[in-house]
Amino acid sequence: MTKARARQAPAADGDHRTARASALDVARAAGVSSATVSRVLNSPDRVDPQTRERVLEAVRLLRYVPHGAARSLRSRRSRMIGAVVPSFEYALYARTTSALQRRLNAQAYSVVVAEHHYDLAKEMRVAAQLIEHGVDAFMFVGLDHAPELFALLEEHRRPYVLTWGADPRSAHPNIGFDNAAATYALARHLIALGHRRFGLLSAEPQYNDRARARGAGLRRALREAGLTLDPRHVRYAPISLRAAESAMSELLMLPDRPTAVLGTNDVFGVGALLACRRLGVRVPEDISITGVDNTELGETQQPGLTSVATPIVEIGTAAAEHLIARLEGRVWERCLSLPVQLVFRASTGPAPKARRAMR
Amino acid sequence: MTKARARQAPAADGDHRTARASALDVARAAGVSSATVSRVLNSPDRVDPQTRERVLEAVRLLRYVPHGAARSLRSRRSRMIGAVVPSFEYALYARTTSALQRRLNAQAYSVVVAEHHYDLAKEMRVAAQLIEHGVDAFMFVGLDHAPELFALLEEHRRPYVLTWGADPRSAHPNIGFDNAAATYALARHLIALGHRRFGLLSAEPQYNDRARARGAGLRRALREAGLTLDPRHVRYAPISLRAAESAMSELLMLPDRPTAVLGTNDVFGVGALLACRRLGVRVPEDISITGVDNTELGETQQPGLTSVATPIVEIGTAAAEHLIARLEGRVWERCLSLPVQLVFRASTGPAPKARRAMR
DNA sequence: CTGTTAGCGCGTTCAT
DNA sequence: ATGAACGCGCTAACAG
Repeated sequence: MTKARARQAPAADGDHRTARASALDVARAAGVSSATVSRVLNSPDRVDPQTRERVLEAVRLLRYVPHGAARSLRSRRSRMIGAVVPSFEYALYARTTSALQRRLNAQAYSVVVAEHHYDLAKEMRVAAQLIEHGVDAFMFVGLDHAPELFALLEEHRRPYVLTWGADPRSAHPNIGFDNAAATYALARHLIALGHRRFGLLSAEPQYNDRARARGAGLRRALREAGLTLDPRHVRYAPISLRAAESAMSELLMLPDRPTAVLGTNDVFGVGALLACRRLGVRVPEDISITGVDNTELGETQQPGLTSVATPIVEIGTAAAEHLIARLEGRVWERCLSLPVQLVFRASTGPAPKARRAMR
Repeated sequence: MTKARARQAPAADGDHRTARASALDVARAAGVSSATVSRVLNSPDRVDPQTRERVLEAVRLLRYVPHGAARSLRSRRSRMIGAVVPSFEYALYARTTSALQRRLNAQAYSVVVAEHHYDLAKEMRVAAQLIEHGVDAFMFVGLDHAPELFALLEEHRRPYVLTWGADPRSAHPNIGFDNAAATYALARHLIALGHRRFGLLSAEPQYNDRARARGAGLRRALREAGLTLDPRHVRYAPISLRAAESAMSELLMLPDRPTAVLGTNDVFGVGALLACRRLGVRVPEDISITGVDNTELGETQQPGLTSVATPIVEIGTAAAEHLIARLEGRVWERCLSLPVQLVFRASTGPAPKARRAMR
């Protein structure tokens, strides 16, 4: 670790209080009023082409950059959007945010991000902070949030869209997919393969409605097939490979261990694969394993992880379009449910016919 | 895909121009002037404890949230930091940004993100956009950037720190690690294992100084050992598993293919593993493969990918601390070089003694 | 089509 | 310790 040339900063470095060109400077250079400069930049059609050119020339010359804060203060719009996500680990929400941002950047919006690490109180705090920073609208992940959060958004009249879940009956605009249907379909497939004893590796459901819905999908499929989910076969853990592997190890050590284990996302699925690998349990001969999200992490395992492809990127793009439409006063949809698709790989197979250690 | 209840928005939804409580409202409620409200929030010590309490009570009552734009306009500080990264795919820079954000949030800073997708011209544009949005300071990824970018930052007096590279001789503050040393160490290890014919799978080096430095590290190790890197054994590709796998397939089909292939990051390393898997080439018996960054993607492969652990999170935290120090006028370091660590796994082994298809 | 005027909501003088 | 007054840079409203 090298520390080179320590330097004493004489005064705060960040006060960029220099003679930066203002709209008035541009106006003077172009021989017009500052109002015309503003019009050239914000509604160019309402300005004579000739003067418009003169102004743009002055803008280039002075390398004028409008002062966003002043603009926001006056126009009551910041052109900033808040993206509040649980976490940037495992790239899922980062990729959604990336898509959101790409779409928004094209319209000169910027994206302010905040994580809450699955803490609804923290979510509330960061949302308040973003409101203070002036964001015009929000994207949140998940359908369930603190009532106080919605009150805050209402009070400050901030449009928002919930993502990664779709529910037409929700009181709040949402864009996503049917999380329960995803695991329901997986479970149906496994039941058809002869599996009767299921396990579930899930994120803590309390503050994670995606995990909750995905668990519910499994339970519904089982119920419909006259099966039940033994509580001892359910493990909740933080979203990490280590925790998932450890939880799966516990399941594998049970005398009547499941023959099929669903992870509520690919991290749990891959963690489960790792546990099997370490304990010498064959997949899919001895046990079938699935994930959700169809990430490259699961795809590249041996055996490849059967999963459900979720619309990670599409959610971000659609959320951006939803918010832009609202901010520009165009029509918008209250709910958009995007399709998912099962992706079968070698981590799933027929239930083992008989098991030695069964009892 | 379901579209529920289309709704015609009568007017732009986003104009939050409602009677939001202002400092003046709070002042009236507390029976003081707005100046006192400001003082209570910004320098509480300069206010009588009794009145301070009255004001804070009014703040709570009215759920007053200061107007960030007005504050920025007046104080010339937005408490927003721009994080400009190449991409949020593969979680690397997302995790660095996450660490940056976590550290900054604690001091009431928010993080505005932008991606440039390895396009320096785009980087320039998004930086300008962020300046317009008023960010106080920047984190960038990589040491090499357009001269115009630095000119822009200089002109607008925005502090910045370059990351993911460390160079005490750089003209710009930087925090990272020695990219060349990482691959140099890997190459030395492989040379010691008897490898003489090397391959390189790299990101496009033109706008990616990390890839360039990592390639240079390999070349230096080879040069010192009296070896050379055959240009036909070098493949540049976009950072994606597919592209990496395809590039590796080409290398494998060469009659004098390398016995050791370095990927400039784990995506290339894992892509190479996939190619070997598909073509039936045994790793490490027939060929050794390495990556950089020590991601879970590589760690969970079979065989596990030998890699170099890079300070992904530490870079973000250190960058946050660097920028805070500068913005607050404290001392700061021009360069911080963090340690890396080789992580040996089963994807590397001794060079094969003899090869059938050799010629 | 363009200029004039006013004020967005704060923080910061300078008084008292 | 507190208040009055001003202005940051911009755009909305109105006049011409």
